[in-house]
Amino acid sequence: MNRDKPKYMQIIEAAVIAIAENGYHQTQISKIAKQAGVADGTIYLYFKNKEDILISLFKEKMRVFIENLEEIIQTGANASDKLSKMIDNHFSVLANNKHLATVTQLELRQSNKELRLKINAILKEYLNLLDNILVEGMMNGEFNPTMDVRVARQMVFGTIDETITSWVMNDFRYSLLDNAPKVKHLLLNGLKNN
Amino acid sequence: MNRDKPKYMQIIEAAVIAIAENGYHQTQISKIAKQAGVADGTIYLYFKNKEDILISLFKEKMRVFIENLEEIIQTGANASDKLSKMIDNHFSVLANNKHLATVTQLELRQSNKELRLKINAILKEYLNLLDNILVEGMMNGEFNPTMDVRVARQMVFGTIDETITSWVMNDFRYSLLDNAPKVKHLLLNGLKNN
Amino acid sequence: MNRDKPKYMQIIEAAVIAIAENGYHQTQISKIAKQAGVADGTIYLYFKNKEDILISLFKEKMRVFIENLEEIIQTGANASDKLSKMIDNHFSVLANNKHLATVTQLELRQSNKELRLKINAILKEYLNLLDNILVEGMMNGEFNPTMDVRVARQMVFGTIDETITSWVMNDFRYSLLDNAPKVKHLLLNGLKNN
Amino acid sequence: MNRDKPKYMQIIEAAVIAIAENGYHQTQISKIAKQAGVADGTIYLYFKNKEDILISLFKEKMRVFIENLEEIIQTGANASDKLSKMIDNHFSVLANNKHLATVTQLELRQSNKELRLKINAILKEYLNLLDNILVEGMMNGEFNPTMDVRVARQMVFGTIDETITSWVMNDFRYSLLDNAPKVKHLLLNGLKNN
DNA sequence: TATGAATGAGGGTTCATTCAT
DNA sequence: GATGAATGAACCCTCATTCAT
Repeated sequence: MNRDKPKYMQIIEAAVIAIAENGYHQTQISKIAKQAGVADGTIYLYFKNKEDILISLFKEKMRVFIENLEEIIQTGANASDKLSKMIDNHFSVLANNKHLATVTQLELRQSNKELRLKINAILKEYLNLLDNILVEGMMNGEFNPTMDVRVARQMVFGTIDETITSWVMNDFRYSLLDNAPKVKHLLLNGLKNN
Repeated sequence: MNRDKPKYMQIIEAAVIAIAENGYHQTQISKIAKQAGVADGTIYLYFKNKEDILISLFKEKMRVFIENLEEIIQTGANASDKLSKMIDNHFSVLANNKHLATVTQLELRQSNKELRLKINAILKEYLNLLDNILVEGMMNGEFNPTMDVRVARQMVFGTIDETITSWVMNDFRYSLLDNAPKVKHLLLNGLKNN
Repeated sequence: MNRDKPKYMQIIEAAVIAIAENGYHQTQISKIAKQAGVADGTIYLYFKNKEDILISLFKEKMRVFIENLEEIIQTGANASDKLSKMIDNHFSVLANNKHLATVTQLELRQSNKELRLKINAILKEYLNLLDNILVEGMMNGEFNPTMDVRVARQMVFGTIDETITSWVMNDFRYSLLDNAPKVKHLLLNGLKNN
Repeated sequence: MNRDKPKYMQIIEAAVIAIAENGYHQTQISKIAKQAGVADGTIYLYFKNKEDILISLFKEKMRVFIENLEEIIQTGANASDKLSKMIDNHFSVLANNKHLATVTQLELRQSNKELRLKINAILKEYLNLLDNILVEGMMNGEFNPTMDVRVARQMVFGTIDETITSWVMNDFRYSLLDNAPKVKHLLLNGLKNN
């Protein structure tokens, strides 16, 4: 399998850097190849085409988010705690990798609808875990049991996403992590069972 | 002034349709011209370049959102009522113009950071009005007076945005307006002063 | 006749200035029109097309050279004197109109062969007068009676042309007129009957 | 280095032919590519842009003139002999390559001032060698020791240039080489020390 | 596997010219 | 005659992808 070979991740890491620094459309295959220290043609031994690099990159990075979230779900005390830890994790992974933040929040979206659908499919697994947390909270009385799970998920994810995108658009000028408690407080307030 | 001439809006409407149907990067100037019923060169009598069409389009459309919101602010009973009506308006304008929804939620984002900044600058006026509503609610006891306005704004706008984008990505398969009450309920719950 | 109407010369003078300042290919019809204070379309009431402006411009300006030279031929003492006065005239007209010098020496040549042929046809009349001077000198013993008139004419005109072009290319940094005596001395020495 | 690769000269030779046959502005990159038997994009592996082809072409071709002239300077008997051989060489190289003559005398001049300056810079080396010959002749008594070298050079080069341009404009209808003795005779007569 | 020279399709933009007023 | 808004043909260059080595 390609992803077990060293050059696969080498190219993906190069793509994250190159795309974050130059923007998706300004990042030619030759730039990624140069950054990765391989020839242009070598890229095509590991990826079908340029779009495939983006998809694979997102898949690999989402894997971290998902693995972390799975562990959070196993160790969290309750739904509120799990949601809180999920937000902490989401923020801290990106706060620690600004290149990746730039790519996921800005560059990845510069793609046509077809590519967006593929990205959404990958995101699905992550959002399903979020749904599980929400349902758990609805069933055990932490969250409003009558709320629409899809809308609740969209609020949670939309808020996280907008918060991070603003931080990226503002050139990381303030601490993302400082916003985590405020975000959690507002969201949990919105979800809670009155 | 350009925007008073009939062809200015004619080209913008054509651009909305062409971009919604083909995607921004797949929409050649010639496609917009054809859709507008003018020659390619005519586009350049009204717009500096392709990017300027996108910017102008967004500016003209945001004008509607802003004007509506200004009226809502003048006529709303209180902050909660104003926020509720703002969401209704935002949803209904886009529910009634799916082409525009596609452009604002998907195609407009397929632009480099520089263009995104210009778009954000235009959006600013709308978000400032939202901030005014939030502050009003914080001062009169409707909303949590200790919350961070920026984060609250990001929750409100992020939720609205994510909700609409999902609807577009799902090919308008369900009613966007049916989600409005759920969205409002969750958001107002999150903001309210306990 | 067009050339008797005031706007005809007005456009030609505007063209000389605009072309000298911007270069032939950078001089759009609209620039000439603006410089002339007329509408773009008005240009086409007086000239067939852009090329025709260039041709007409050259024709009108050559008329001055030719009229002056005709008078010189009538008043000059002998062939050497006439040649000397021709050079003086040629240099002084352009020394007094640097815009025109730029146009004739640089911009006018940025044209295809077809246009060059038309320009040459206009130049012909001037060169014929030069030939007359040369022949007169050959017949009365001033100039080498065995020389080839065409080659002699090419030496005289080529030297004048190269001298002026160098002056233009050097941004008029030195006095063109100071070179006239040197040019005359060398040329007359070359032509003279030993 | 680019110029050591076979395709570099292959493209230059193709450019000479294509430009001579169609004119500079009528010669699209695709025409040169076709003539050279390469793809359009390949041109850009060897040349920065269209203008760079013209510059490089002139540089490569001037190299021949300069190398020949350097040998002439080393082997010529005296200044008059060297000048005579220089003219022979200049005429014969172009007489044997009419495409090149068309390009240097007509097409190369269809360029803006900036390009002309670059061309002049390349020509400089050749004209410097000419200056050396003239100075040698002035110092050893062959040429008028009081003449202005710049003006003398302009006479020599201007005469050569005009002679060849006329030959090209007349569609090579007569023998260029037949004119060489006449040109030499006139020029040497003009330069000589009386 | 790895290379990198070669390919060639594709499009935003300019501007000379026209023509309805 | 005069206008200037509208036209639409034309082209340089980029860059994702291929393939012979």
